[in-house]
Amino acid sequence: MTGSSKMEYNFTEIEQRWQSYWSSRKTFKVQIDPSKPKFYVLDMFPYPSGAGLHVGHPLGYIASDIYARYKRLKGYNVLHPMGYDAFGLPAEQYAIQTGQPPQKTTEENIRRYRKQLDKLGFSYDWDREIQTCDPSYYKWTQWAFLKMFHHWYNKDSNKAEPIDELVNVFTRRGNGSVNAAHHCPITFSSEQWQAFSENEKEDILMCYRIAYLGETSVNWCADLGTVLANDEVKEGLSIRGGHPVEQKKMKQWQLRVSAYAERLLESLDHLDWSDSLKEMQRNWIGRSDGAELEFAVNNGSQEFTMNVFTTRADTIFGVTFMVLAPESEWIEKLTVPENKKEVEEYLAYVKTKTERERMTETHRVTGVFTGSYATNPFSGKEIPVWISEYVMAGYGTGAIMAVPAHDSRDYIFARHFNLPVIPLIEGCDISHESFDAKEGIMCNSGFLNGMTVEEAIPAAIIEVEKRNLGKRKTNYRLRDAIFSRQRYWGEPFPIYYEDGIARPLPESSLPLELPAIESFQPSPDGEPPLAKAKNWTYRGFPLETSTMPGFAGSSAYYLRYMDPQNQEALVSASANNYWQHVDLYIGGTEHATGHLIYSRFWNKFLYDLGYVCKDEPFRKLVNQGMIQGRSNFVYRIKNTNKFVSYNLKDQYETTEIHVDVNLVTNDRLDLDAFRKWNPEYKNAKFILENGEYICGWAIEKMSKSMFNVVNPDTICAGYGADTLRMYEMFLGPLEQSKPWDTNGIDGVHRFLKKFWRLFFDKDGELIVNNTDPAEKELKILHNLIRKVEDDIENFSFNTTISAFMISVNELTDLNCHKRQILEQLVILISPYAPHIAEELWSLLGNSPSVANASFPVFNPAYTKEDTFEYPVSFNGKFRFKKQLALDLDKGEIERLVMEDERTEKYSGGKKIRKIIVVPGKIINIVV
RNA sequence: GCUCGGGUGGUGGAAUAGGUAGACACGCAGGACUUAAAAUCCUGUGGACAGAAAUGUCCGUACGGGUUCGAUUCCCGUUCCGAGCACCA
Repeated sequence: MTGSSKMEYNFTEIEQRWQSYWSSRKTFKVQIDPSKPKFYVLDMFPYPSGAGLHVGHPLGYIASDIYARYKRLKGYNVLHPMGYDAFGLPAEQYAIQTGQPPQKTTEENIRRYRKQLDKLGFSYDWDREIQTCDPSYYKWTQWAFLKMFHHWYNKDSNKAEPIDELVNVFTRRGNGSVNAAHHCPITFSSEQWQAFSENEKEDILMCYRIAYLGETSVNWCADLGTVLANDEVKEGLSIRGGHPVEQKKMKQWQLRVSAYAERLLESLDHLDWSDSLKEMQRNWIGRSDGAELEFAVNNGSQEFTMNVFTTRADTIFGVTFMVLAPESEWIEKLTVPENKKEVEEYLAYVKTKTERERMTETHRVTGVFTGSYATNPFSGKEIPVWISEYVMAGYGTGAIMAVPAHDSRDYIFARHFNLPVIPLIEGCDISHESFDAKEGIMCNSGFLNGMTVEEAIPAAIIEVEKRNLGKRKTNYRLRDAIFSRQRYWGEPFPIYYEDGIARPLPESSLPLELPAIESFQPSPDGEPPLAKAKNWTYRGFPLETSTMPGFAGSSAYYLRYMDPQNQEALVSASANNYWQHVDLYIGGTEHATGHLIYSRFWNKFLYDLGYVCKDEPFRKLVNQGMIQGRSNFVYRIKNTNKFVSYNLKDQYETTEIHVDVNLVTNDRLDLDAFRKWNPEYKNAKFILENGEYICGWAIEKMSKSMFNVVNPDTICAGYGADTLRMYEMFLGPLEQSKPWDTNGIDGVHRFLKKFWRLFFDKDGELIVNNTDPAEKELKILHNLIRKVEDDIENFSFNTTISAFMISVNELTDLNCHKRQILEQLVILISPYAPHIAEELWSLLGNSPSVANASFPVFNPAYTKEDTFEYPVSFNGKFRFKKQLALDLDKGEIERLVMEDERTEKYSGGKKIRKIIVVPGKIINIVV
């Protein structure tokens, strides 16, 4: 193929030229500039996997790049950086399988990612690139960890405070008056504190630190040889790799995220995030308001108090038994000798079940009686204490008061073990199931009788507090984050052990660099690979051998971009004060309960310490949808090497086989390519329809095994990055998941060629002239300006592309080649298709880059309508799409064409004097 | 089970403080240019009925109701699909 005209749209050449122009001139390098308003547009940085990018990955990057370029045109100083979340399990798993050090594969993957990203024409300031595995970056991850180690959470001031100050308080007053987020089991006085040994003091302080080492039930994944955070586990399987996960008690580093639960919840209201994402976070934080109640227990030989949490204090008269989680520490005390054997058998049985089984077999009723009885503090009745796996150790106190009449789980349990059920709401039917709804009038409930449930809940709590039986309590589902991983490829902890006491490294010794090791194999007993590293010591003391989890490096990276080369601080105060926070954050929903919780926590912690000026990191957040794959199928006739076309397949008995989508165009199979694809099909025969082989198709996840992966490089080579960018936006609403379908891309590509032709004549000569534009042309332009502006602000990029198409068609029809119009058009399109825009911008004689141009100013005067053909509605209400004011007394009504019969019907023959019409509004007409 | 989204042509999707449903694009069909192909351009394209035709009539936004002069849009119920949470007391 040779170009017949000398100036046809040669996207390959144009794109390469401008990409190297941008990178050599550093067009998108950004610096603090107090004379301009700032805007910070951030993408969730990628994990550089070995598979490279497919067309789904850049969707969000394209959207954010459009927005960033738009904001630059609007006069903002735009920070738009990119980097890599480079620590993580896959590189290490790969290292275990192949012996290749993760440093090496990660570096290779990053290079490959960069090459792919560069082809798409993003306006990143690459001088700010960060990699989480780079010691100069993870120095600050370790630094933040040390800060958390050195702080505790004061619930009175509601912020993190230095642990040294806490030590002073302990020395003066003990811990009785300290209102802290902690898990310290004991209360001590000033004297006791001073009498404690050094080790005892350290153990106690550990219970207050925000980063602390503590025994806890963790998600242990034996196949990965590491513990995992709650958000890394789904349905009892690890998210990475799908390996089974079990609950195990282990001593682990943890972050006291739970201390921030209320603040994390409360400030959600002020964020410009989607409702669904906020809702997900609210569920994850899981606030529930209720009361913690005390039940006296008597097992015949000793008295004992049991606490339970309930949101239904109103149902206390209906408590007919208590249930403990199998992991509960109270079991030992409460089990009477006669029941000991049975209880032990039951606990052994529970242990044999995996977490997964416990979750899937939720309807199986199991349990055992401890032999002890508690006293219902209100009814005074003796009630048995049971153990059952349906009660979870990790929530509340690990024990419940059972109200079988009004809780379905308690009901099932009670019916199964023949325990009494007392209804508490007038007229409720509990013969077959419990009555869980919080409505109705209380009965059988002493002083609560006659109240509605709504009234009874607070009334009961007040009474409980008055009688000193418990107190009002708010519980959160959010747990502290388990922060150690028994793996190699992560940030080392700046911690060493002196006589078994965890000691922090001084800040001056950071970064503590990850040592090179020979074997990456984790041991099944939880011994991390770093245990085998040579000289992994600090001043002769052993260093911590776990490493930090994946979310550590991503928790503050947005701050580092503000000041990426700073050797003295994570971010300088001046850089932080200028850039403040991320104004627009784009990424997938998969991080809703992981990264987005942790970085909000991390940011609030740094805010408490005064290192950052905003207490929330991401003001507006947009979730782009997932791009799914569109698989193609061929149909092989059973036991043959013969393939039948889609519409004829029902006449045969066939097997459906995935075929590489790259061998298929518009669902037509390239037969020769297919034969070459796999030796098995070398001699394949085909039954065609109309001379073609039509493939079937289906929407599936984009993956190698489905042969439906489309590489952006292929699209860039065939159509150019501008076409790819516009097509990805044209595919549908940004936030919606949708399948990739290469079939439609021609339309967008055709549009760009048509756009190009507005500037050139048949011989390829530039035909842009300086004639003044006509009113019609200005109207097209200004309608488009408004549309582009509105759409970008509302992230409705798909409809903008349509608007461009319409406008270009109209201008083509008008044979408009006027500079005044076309130059503005080039600016408008530059966020979407930056390469072609740069090319045309410079061909029009402008310099140096369209990125430095100003966004066109919309002038409503040009878009005024002069005739109106909208119907009049009932009650004399009008709805118009244009803004105008008409004085009907002056006869302007004649310009209103009222041809709709409804007009006559509802204007009631009255004379209309005046209407004022505002776009999109319905206004009453004065008659 | 609970919570939140969402069902519009052959396909992706437009249009919602209620006002001409199907913009734009793909696909398909026909045509122009061409020796031919590619590229480009033009016309048609929700369904049914009537008409030689221009055109007209009726039905259509998952299903059934409701409010309204008017509903894809608001309300109630049903159903299907998707996402998240899931013994959270």
